[in-house]
Amino acid sequence: MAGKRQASRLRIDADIMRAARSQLTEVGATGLSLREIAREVGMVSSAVYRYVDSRDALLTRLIIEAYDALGGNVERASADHADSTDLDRWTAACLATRSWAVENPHEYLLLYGSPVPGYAAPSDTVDPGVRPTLALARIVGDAAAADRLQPPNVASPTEPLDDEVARMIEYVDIDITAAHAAAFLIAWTQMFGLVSFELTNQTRGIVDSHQQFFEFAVRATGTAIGLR
Amino acid sequence: MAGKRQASRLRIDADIMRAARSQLTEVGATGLSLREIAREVGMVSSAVYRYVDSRDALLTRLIIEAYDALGGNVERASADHADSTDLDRWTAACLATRSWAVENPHEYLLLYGSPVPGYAAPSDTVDPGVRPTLALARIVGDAAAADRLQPPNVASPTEPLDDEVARMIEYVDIDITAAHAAAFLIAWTQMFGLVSFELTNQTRGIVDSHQQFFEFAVRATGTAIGLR
DNA sequence: GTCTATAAACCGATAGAC
DNA sequence: GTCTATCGGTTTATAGAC
Repeated sequence: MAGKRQASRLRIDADIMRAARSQLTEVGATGLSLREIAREVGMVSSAVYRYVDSRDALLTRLIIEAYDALGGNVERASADHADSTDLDRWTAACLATRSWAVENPHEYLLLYGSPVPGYAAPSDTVDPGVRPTLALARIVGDAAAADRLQPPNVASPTEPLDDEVARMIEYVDIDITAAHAAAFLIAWTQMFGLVSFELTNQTRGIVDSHQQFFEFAVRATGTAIGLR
Repeated sequence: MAGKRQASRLRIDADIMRAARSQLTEVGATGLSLREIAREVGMVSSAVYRYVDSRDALLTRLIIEAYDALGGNVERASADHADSTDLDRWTAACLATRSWAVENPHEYLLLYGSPVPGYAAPSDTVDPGVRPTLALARIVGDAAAADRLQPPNVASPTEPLDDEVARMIEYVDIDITAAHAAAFLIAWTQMFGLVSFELTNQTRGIVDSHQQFFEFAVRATGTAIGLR
């Protein structure tokens, strides 16, 4: 009956991950404690080590899960709007990012906030980590491939930058000009900056209607990239 | 000889703050420990409480200090370029922000990164907190006052947003249009987003020449505001 | 104002019985 | 695979002698 043993293992493992996520939303990544998780699952502290190698390994699993959840959301929004205008598709993907972040603030900050003290992300997290960004970049790439991309609203990057941007474009395998790529990077950092500021309350007293201003902003930056 | 006693107190207090800053750069805000500070200053742990009310009070002091240091840097850069073009002045102020952030990454993340778990910033931090942002906004305000501000490169905010932006403008007492204010907010969040991404290594493999790309980006967003 | 001593918690991780 | 017990460390904060 190896199946039964394995099923029980999976169930307990899922319980542990659920408890870990619940703790993440309550005390954040820094406060994540294996002992507290053991308490929540109804185990003794040492038993958790049968399922999780260490606290850092658990953090890594949480990070990968979160990147995949966010990446999946953005990809889904992008796919759902494949027949809309490019700008609407971009806006939908950005809104999906924000929705996920607002619904899972601690997960978002685990990914895009300050690094967790004492934790160094292993290379396993790199591939899932590019997924949300790549989903956004593909929207620009698709528009370019269909010859619908307008000239961007920024100057072309000069001397040392153009080379670098060219390498970056090659890396993600998306065929756009250096100027479009630069405009994309500006839009990309703007969006994440705005989401982070909303979650950490830096826009307190400045922005009230977060969702509306967010949509306004990403439409502006999307337009600046050349999306229509 | 109250003066002597007071002088000694001030000296020790400065020592404590120095140790606190040094610890901040080594273990971050979450790892800040009064005991470790006591060790560094050559005191016993309980003695620190004569100078600092609590760990949270110390954090608050560090936050205010950091906001003032950053705010002062931005204001200085802005003042030093009062006779340059508005766009150069804007660029200089943004570069000053980045320089300070790169030189003091933990201080920066204390201000603009994830909130410190278990710590709630008191209202004393609000006024220093707006200083860096206000210094940037004033550059736009000055350009507008001198009638040098071009039309912004974004659409005007519509319905619920325009009201809100109008309130925001009134709050900082800077006379610009709602569209200019919206463009400023986009530039503002873009800049901080880019700095945060650089410090937390999110641009790894994407941007190499951080300083150059940063300048390129803020020139683009400054131009979009209407600065020339 | 500086010290000792201590309370009252917390943590990650492991050894070894069952 | 779950348990007890434990190692060895951490922390904030206070009481009270000097």
